Amino acid sequence: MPRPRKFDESAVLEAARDQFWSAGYAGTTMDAVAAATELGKGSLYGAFGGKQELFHRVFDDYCAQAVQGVGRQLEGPDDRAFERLAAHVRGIAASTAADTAHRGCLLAKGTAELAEHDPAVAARALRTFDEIERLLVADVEACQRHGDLDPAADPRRLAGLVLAVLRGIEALGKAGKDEEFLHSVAETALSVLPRP
Amino acid sequence: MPRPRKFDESAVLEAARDQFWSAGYAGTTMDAVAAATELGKGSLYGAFGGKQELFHRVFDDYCAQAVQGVGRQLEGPDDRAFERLAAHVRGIAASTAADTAHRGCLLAKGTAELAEHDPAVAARALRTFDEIERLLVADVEACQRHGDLDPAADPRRLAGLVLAVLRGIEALGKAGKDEEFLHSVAETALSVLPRP
DNA sequence: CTAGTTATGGAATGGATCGTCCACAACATA
DNA sequence: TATGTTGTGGACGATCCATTCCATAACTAG
Repeated sequence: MPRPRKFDESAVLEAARDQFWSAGYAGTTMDAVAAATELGKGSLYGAFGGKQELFHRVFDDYCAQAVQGVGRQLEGPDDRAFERLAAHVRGIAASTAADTAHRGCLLAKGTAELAEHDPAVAARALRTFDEIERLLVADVEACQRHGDLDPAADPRRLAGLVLAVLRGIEALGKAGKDEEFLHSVAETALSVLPRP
Repeated sequence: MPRPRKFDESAVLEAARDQFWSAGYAGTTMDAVAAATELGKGSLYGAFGGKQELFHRVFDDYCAQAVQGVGRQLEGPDDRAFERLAAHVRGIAASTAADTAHRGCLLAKGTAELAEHDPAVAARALRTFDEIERLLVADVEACQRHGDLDPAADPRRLAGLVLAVLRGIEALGKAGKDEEFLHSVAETALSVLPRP
């Protein structure tokens, strides 16, 4: 009965995400979002409810995709668990280095800007890191079962260290540290993990 | 001959810094800075030139102080170099955990918000990390000379790893990871560094 | 085909924001 | 003490922003 929407919701969310990603929350205007999405203000507000609500939606989707992406990279059989972990760490270094515009990661940027004052953002960021951590713990445990990492080590501690290194690579990449440095951090982190 | 200033410049910069720190660059209004510093707009603009210039000044001072602080913690005789390194890493974990308001670090926040579009901020952030890295390299070399770390390891690689872990602790702390986690990352990082 | 419902997009609104301006104040020198 | 130079602080203007409103368009169930 109702008139159907003319726009593709996920395309609109992607365009809005790019705006927030590039200019930050406070630096993004709804006019810019409307222009980028080619939607009128009425449609924008009618469909998404306002700037804050729209950001929460975008941020939530981004976090979900990030976790899903890590999951896809880390899940698999025990005998290739270390291979997957190494590929993931190297991949983060490579993609961070490839981001020559230093756009960084929306999760990091949004958390830095808003976690202090927006409990919803803070909670989503924390949950995201917890989920990634859990995936890392599972992979480390698989490495231990297969004999690629010291079974005496606490898998949660090793996973925590890896998570911190990953976030550190992200932060330093955004500041402009070069590819060689980022790859060196990745390799060093992998090489210091305790072997059996 | 001229009328002298009534305000204390460093106190004004500190108040301005707190505003930027809490609300970010785009989220901070010059009215708020004027109120926080108890200066009129005329004095504010007359003395510091504008929002962007003021931020650059604040950011620059913050970076200089950060490097100076790390330098004070890490410089000293070789026989206590590892002790100082451990104290520094643990101290970052402790102060991050103690920041229950999740205000984080202005260097990280400013870089996340502005590095992409403000070359001055990007350059200052990069220089700051480079300087901290150099201090870490010097300390690691001292550890190696004194026999606390494997002399066969590349000190720049170990220092890079430590720097990434430090920035990772910062990023994860801002997202709300708890004290136990942050301390566990710090301890694990220290324990995996290669001994002679 | 028609009526009812929602989408659309741009104008309107009320408030905030950056930076300027200016009349006045305060100090140091001569 | 008189004078010149700079600091002070608040009002002001032009612009910008988030959000609302509304006349019109588009679609579908009956």
